[in-house]
Amino acid sequence: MTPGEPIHAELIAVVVAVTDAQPRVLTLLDGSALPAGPLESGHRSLQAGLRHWVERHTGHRLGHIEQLYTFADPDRSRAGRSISICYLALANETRTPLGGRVSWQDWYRFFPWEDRRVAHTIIETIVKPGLSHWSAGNPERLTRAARLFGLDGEDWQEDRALARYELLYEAGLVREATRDGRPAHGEFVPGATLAADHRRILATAISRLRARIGYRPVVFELMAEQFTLLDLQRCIEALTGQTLHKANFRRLIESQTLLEDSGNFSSGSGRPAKLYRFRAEVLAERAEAGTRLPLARP
Amino acid sequence: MTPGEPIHAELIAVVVAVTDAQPRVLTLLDGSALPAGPLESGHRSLQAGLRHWVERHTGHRLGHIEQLYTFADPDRSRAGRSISICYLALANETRTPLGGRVSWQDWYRFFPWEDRRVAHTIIETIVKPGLSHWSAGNPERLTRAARLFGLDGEDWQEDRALARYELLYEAGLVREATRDGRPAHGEFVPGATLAADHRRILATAISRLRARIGYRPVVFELMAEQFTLLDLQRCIEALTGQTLHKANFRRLIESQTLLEDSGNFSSGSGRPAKLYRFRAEVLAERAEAGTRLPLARP
DNA sequence: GATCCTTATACTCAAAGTGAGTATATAAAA
DNA sequence: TTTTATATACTCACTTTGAGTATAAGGATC
Repeated sequence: MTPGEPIHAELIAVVVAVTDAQPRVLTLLDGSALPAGPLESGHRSLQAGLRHWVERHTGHRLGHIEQLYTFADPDRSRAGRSISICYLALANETRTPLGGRVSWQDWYRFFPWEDRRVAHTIIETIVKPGLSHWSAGNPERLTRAARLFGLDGEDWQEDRALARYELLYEAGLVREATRDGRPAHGEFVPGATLAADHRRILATAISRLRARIGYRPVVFELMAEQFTLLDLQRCIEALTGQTLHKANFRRLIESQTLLEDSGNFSSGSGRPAKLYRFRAEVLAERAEAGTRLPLARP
Repeated sequence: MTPGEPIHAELIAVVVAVTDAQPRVLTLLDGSALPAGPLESGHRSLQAGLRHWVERHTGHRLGHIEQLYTFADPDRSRAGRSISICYLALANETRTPLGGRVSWQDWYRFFPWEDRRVAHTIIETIVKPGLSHWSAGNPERLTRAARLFGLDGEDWQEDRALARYELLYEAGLVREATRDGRPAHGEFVPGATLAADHRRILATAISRLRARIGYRPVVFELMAEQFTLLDLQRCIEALTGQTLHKANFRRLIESQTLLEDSGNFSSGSGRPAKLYRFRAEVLAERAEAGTRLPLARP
């Protein structure tokens, strides 16, 4: 196998925490870029490299790390090609102040339309007209838009955040699209941008995390050691951007052997709630649930 | 951002097809390595690069392509670091002969224990004793082994193929583990090996594909244009390595609006069956099903 | 042509799971 | 003591799922 020409590799991290029922992402440069840095030699693995880099530059310890996606820049400079390897990491946001221009940002600042817990009219008043204009005379575009944004009675699938962002990009409705030379089809959809394609990477992370939540216990990385069922519900609501049915959520959680009673109770306004913690076994195994297929008896 | 030192990048492909109710993977060197090659300049994207490379070297056109994982070699040579970007691609196996030492291999040749459609005793007679030996005095290892291989009444989760392979590797029960310097804990588990870490990459592909099948219509890339419900069932059974309940499978498929009647019928040894095809809309959208969470009414 | 083998297709039934809602309990604050 | 806010328990109809049985329609065999 021939070696091919040398290229440069960069690691990009989406570090997520949930605090005060709000998902947050770690940023540099006052909220305008994700943490990123070159892959250096001396790292045992890519994960180790990423962990080291983020901890050194932000002073933050990372929990669970998972790879998101790798992509190559189409030769942006004559200095040679570069590829970016992107990661999702979960952290417990400690409230220690971060140095310099490092900060935690509410991720819905970049994707306001993804938060359906609060009533807003972005989709009705801005997304829909923009996409209609873009779809003019093209029914295939129209059904795609409707399906992704839950327009004509279609239901909203929270884990399709990436596809929604990509559609807006394609339609020239986000700022970075025109920056890259696409024609606009209406007013820009509200939402802060990020450097390079970092907003797209963040959308990838949101999609991945939201998809995982449904069938794998990932949230425990984001929770305090002890928490109430409502805390857990609020955390999942924050990530998925949807509100959940309290009684049914409770039943769902209790039917699995995910949590154990800590013996303690919460204090605050209202009746005290039991404090739970994740069972040690669950933390160890990171069980991946099986898929649902109609198996036959052997 | 500093550029970091230059490295070499390689693309590795797991190309999957299903023929005669058997999943197959495209190999080079008479079934001993996956197709791999250097990332070259002039490719618009990584996917385009892969597609081009595979088509040129194997003469096979690729269908759906999806990224699997990227990993870095821990500085294996002083010639500089190299990273491998792995892909899963689905193809329709045409029966055209392939040139040279290129061939399709039944993937269960490398993972015989993953095929549970046929009765075999590999797990009972070889895996279990080996893992027991490795787990001696370590109950945590024992429960992990039991859960992954469905030992003490635990149920088999077909999409955990990668975790199973990694466990066997850790326990030194596959050949490449001792090659990499791990102690063995019993007789090697049957199954052909592949060059470098290609067997591990194949396990990753199997896990990914099996996990997808449950909640996304991916199989159509692997089927002929028209097929019977039994054909479809056999294809999914081949991939998951499990047999399905016929009537319930049929109900599941029919309840979704996935297929359409082609008007034709199959001929063969029993009553002729309706021939279906995938609906054009499904092919276009590649719908991703939402996750199951107890949503609250707005 | 009657019979058998094979596969397709239709239906049934009970158990489990899910969406939605109501009722009661227990704390702190007014 | 009443209000307010939350926790927890329970109900009920409806849907989905696992498992199985019954009937239909071809080709092959006698």
